Amino acid sequence: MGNRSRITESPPAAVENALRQFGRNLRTARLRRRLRIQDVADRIGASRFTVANLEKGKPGASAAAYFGALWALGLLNQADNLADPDRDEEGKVLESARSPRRASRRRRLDNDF
Amino acid sequence: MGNRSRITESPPAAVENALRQFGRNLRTARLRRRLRIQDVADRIGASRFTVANLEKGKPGASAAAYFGALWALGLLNQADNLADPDRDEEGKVLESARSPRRASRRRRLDNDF
DNA sequence: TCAATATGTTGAATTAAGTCCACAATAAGT
DNA sequence: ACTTATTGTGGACTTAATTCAACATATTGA
Repeated sequence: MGNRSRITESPPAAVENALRQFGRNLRTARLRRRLRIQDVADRIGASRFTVANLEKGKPGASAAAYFGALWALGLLNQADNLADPDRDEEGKVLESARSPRRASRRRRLDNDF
Repeated sequence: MGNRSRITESPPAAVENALRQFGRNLRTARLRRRLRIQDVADRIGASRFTVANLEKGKPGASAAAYFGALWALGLLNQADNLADPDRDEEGKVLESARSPRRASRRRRLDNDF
């Protein structure tokens, strides 16, 4: 991409670790299925270099590539409840009665943190 | 990126839907927390345009951006078991005894699909 | 209703993600 | 051990992801 954002260039450790673990898991799943990097690449229409980067947890790789790898391995369903509102207990609590379409910042006296 | 891969340019419907749902969930979680797009952008060090794209489920956005948004909302833990080998029941079955470090294709007679 | 703020949209500029190549290193099967 | 296939690495090239600016639209709170 163009101007690389900070989140992509040097992600917080937590994000970096999550991506590395994700990549390792993709590799484990692929090997269990006896697929080559090239096989996954063919299935998602990418080069073997890109898939290799996914397995390394490269932060800058596209989300579609990661999800595509999951899909190629028959594991895409695992992405279904990412940030699922039903499972966001903290969010449910924070949400007061109405659900606004925008995040207002007008009332600074009572509702702030 | 340079040569855009097929998975990013025109992902399979399943991947596209998963990303769109992911984006919608991010937005719901953000609004529940009364954060502006700009707030999330600041936390992850990206522009508001990028975060807006995440909420649209843009396939080409970096994985780090998506995970960063999760992180900014305190939801990164939900990414922990993506492709988790322990939960990959099908993979466990497919894995025969040893776990190889490479995917061999030599034996085409008995083990193929 | 009205003012203030959040978000959407378009277009232009920048730069790194993705591809490809060629070769090296490593692991698998016989 | 030996052969063969898979994977790793580094560099060069292409182009799209990201940023930014300026304005339009929509929503909120009062």
